[in-house]
Amino acid sequence: MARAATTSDAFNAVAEPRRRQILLYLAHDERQVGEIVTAIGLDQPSVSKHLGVLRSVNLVRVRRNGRHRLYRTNAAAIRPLHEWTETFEQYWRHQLNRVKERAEAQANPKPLAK
Amino acid sequence: MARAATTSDAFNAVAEPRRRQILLYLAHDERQVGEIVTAIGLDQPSVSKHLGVLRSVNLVRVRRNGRHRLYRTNAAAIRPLHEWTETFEQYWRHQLNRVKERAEAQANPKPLAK
DNA sequence: TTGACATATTCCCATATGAGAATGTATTGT
DNA sequence: ACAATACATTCTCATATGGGAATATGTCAA
Repeated sequence: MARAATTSDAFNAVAEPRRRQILLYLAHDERQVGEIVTAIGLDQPSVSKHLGVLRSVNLVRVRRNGRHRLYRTNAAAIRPLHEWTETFEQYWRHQLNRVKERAEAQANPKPLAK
Repeated sequence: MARAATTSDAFNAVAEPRRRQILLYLAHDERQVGEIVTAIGLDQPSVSKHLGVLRSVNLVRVRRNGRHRLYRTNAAAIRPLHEWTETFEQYWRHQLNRVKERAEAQANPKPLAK
């Protein structure tokens, strides 16, 4: 089997840096494709293709307005990623505590028991 | 340009479901490769290759013990992903509030001003 | 030393990628 | 109807993928 399609889920879609950039750009309010093109600095077909990927996993919503298409990030679709990473939070906290404790022990050594 | 390498950053490494599975499995404590193989249900070379990818982006740490290698998730490396997703939290909250408000308005309509 | 065991690496292959270039498709104004 | 505008789609290509199979590397035990 080859690598999973970028369109297979949000994890794969978001692996591409330009798509993350686009999602940030479209998070606050909707923009038409031309605006994205100038903001991101890619050519129009590339942007359209990235938008296609994002659409296919519901990371963006589109609305037509005359000859424009207004895109906007669908933040809810990012939630599963947030939740997955969150399951590791307790572990990195743990790691940080251990580092901190070692630093404190170094600075202020506990006397050995007699 | 082709798709970015899976080894290029945590986002790409984590796009693969089996690697996410491995990271969860190794989050709590260290395990040798053989254990991962039986736990995940992939053959050994595949697991080793996934571990290689995870190693290359520092998502796991290895320790040698005799002829075993003990792997463990390096949770700190997941933090950037968590933080990226977190920037969208305010937006999905917003969306959810709007949905809730509409539902309440529907159930309990506000009387029109006279 | 010789196996046996644990893991890593290499080779093969079907498949998907992202960018660029070119072209297709709606929609609007005149 | 026509040209212009705004996007989307198609094509080509170099490149990387993940799994399977086979093989290499390293470490221990006898």
